Amino acid sequence: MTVRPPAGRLPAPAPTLPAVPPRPTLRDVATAAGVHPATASRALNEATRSLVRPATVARVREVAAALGYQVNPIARSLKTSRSETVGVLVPDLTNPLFPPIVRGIEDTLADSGYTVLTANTDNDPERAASNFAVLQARQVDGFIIASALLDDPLMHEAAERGVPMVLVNRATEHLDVSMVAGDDATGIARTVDHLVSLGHRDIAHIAGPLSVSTGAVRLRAFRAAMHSHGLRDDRIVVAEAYSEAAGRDALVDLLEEEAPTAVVAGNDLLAIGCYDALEEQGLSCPDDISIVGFNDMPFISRLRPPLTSVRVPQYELGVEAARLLLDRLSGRTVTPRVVLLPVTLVVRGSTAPPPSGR
Amino acid sequence: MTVRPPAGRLPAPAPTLPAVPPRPTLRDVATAAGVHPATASRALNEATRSLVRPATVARVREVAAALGYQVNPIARSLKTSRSETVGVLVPDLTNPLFPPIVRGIEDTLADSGYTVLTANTDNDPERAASNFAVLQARQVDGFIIASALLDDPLMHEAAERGVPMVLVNRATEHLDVSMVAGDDATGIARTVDHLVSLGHRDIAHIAGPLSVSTGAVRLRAFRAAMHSHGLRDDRIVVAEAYSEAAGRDALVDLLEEEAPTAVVAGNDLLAIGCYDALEEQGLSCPDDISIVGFNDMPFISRLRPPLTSVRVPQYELGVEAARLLLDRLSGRTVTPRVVLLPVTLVVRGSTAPPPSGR
DNA sequence: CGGTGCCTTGCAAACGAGTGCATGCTCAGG
DNA sequence: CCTGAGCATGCACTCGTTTGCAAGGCACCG
Repeated sequence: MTVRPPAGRLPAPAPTLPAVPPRPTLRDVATAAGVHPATASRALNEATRSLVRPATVARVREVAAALGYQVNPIARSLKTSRSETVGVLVPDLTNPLFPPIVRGIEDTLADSGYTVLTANTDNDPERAASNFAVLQARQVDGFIIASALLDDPLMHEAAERGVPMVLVNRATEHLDVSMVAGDDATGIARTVDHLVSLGHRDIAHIAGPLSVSTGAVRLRAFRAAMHSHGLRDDRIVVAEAYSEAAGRDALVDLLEEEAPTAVVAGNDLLAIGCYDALEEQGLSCPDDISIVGFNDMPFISRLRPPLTSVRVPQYELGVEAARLLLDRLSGRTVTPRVVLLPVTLVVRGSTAPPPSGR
Repeated sequence: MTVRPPAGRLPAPAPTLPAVPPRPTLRDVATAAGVHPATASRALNEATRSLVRPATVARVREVAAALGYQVNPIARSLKTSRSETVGVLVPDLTNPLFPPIVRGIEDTLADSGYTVLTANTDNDPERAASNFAVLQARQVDGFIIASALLDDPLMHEAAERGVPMVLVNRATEHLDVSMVAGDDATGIARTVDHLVSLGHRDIAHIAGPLSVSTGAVRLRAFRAAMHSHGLRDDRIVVAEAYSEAAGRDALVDLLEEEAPTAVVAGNDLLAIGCYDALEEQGLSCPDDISIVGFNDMPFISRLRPPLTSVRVPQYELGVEAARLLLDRLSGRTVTPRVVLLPVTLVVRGSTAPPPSGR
């Protein structure tokens, strides 16, 4: 006659590796504390604790601690259909702009017990959609999106379906969701002011891709700023991407006509590309041409020459985005908010008065 | 008389937001296809598909596609106690060394349907332990750890409990788990060779923290290399951290005695700190002192002067670590493997022959 | 002294999917 | 024509929690 294992517990498979001691379950805690699992659940749960007699709460908690009990978030999620997890969509983690933002997000969400799932879109709408779907399948409670396009069907669709989300750094047109970014317009205005005060009058702009809000906003701000100084506002090249190569190409284009005395680059990567183009052509920054970047990426101050740039509080961007999402998830706030964080122009060695005679 | 909803389906709560259409469940698919949920499950599942008649499989799959069915990974995880999720522990995502590694990991794991949860330890064992616990509670199937210490009880404990894990970049002593890193020893040897061939004889080393394997390994390699050239191998300062500030302090210390003609820094951040110290003292690199870094971080070639450094294939490190973990998780490989990826010395402007007369 | 109501706890039904076992069917072989 | 093998499918239970409902106990009040 064979001995049958007690119903409900399968015999442990032959342990090939050092047996992982099975984690205690809520039932184990309940049994050990002499209560029903339901009671244990309530005692352990912050919100429902008041339903249980204090003495019982104490007993259950002690037992739980003694057994090293931890809730199984999977089981909980299945029941509550919330995962305490949020998805973060980033164009490319390898772009130095984003790690500080992501850390701001992670640090803030971690304090509220949330965990972050990140995915890279590489600026490809298809990859964005597929990653978005994967994260949704994983039941994330909400999204923080740093990869939005100006015209982004995916974002509209998600917003319409009521998916809790917050955009960071990049906005989408006609979309009524919360968003946090640096004050790009002011940053560009300060930049132009700075160059003009140095004596520059022939200033060009290398715009980021206009499919991205930062590209479009900074371009518009550039035009407005130049206009307000009574200067030509049409020396503009639109870069194909926020990359060094695109920045180089753009400046090469500009130099084919008459060279400007200063260039406002759409971001730091484009500015670095400008450095490359100048070096190729045997020109010097800032002696021949002044260059200004945007974002003040980590280590950008250590370039040759140190890049004048607009400092965007990247970490705080992440923190604020996370806060907005938490507000939304807790149901406190429903109405979308747009937060613009202040930026500051950091003047370094890449800007100087124009060559004499210009 | 009140109408009772059919058992098992609660009435939808009054929708305040645009109602999110409830995702179809396996049961919905089964009903629509006219089969039992169990059959639908088997039809949809790669491994069990062969149990179902091909015609039925086709019908179920069609219906599933039409309904836009996606498995609920939460429910599946609860049943299978695997989450298709892995935890990645990193010292600090903001350190430019790590984003490429993380991307390598994410890209590789994504191909196998895994999702990544990252956490930052800030080199704090306590934070490491707490994050490790959080990720374990989330039922991650395994870990990839870039934050291991040379003497790391947490790693030992986890390994003993049989937690599937792979170390990347940093190793732990006496630990029998898979690990992938750059070939540090060879990298340092090439560095010393290069400096010696330039004519340097008085070469110092700024070691990273000896609590981390890279610090210890590179130090040992430095000693060995110097010894093999018949040179003094005791001009060494150990930095407190892999940071710019620590690098600066270390070089200041060195300069208080007789200045070496070249410095091998434990990594690029320490090398950048050396630049700071030189600037403070009015010294020039490479004219007065040559500096070499390690890792070849992104953008490090654009410093002033461009830093000679040892290129470590960071992305591939991540890819390889992910592969090793996948092998382990699939049960194909059980025996730990140590993979050292080849590194190359990239010579740039920060190294030159020593000042004449030295 | 009985009734009423709260406070505390237990019961049981979910959440969505996977899986051992039983069952029913088809088909082949005797 | 009957039996047995084997394939296809269904049944029912389970994973670990949460939660609406019910029931028990106690105290208080009339």
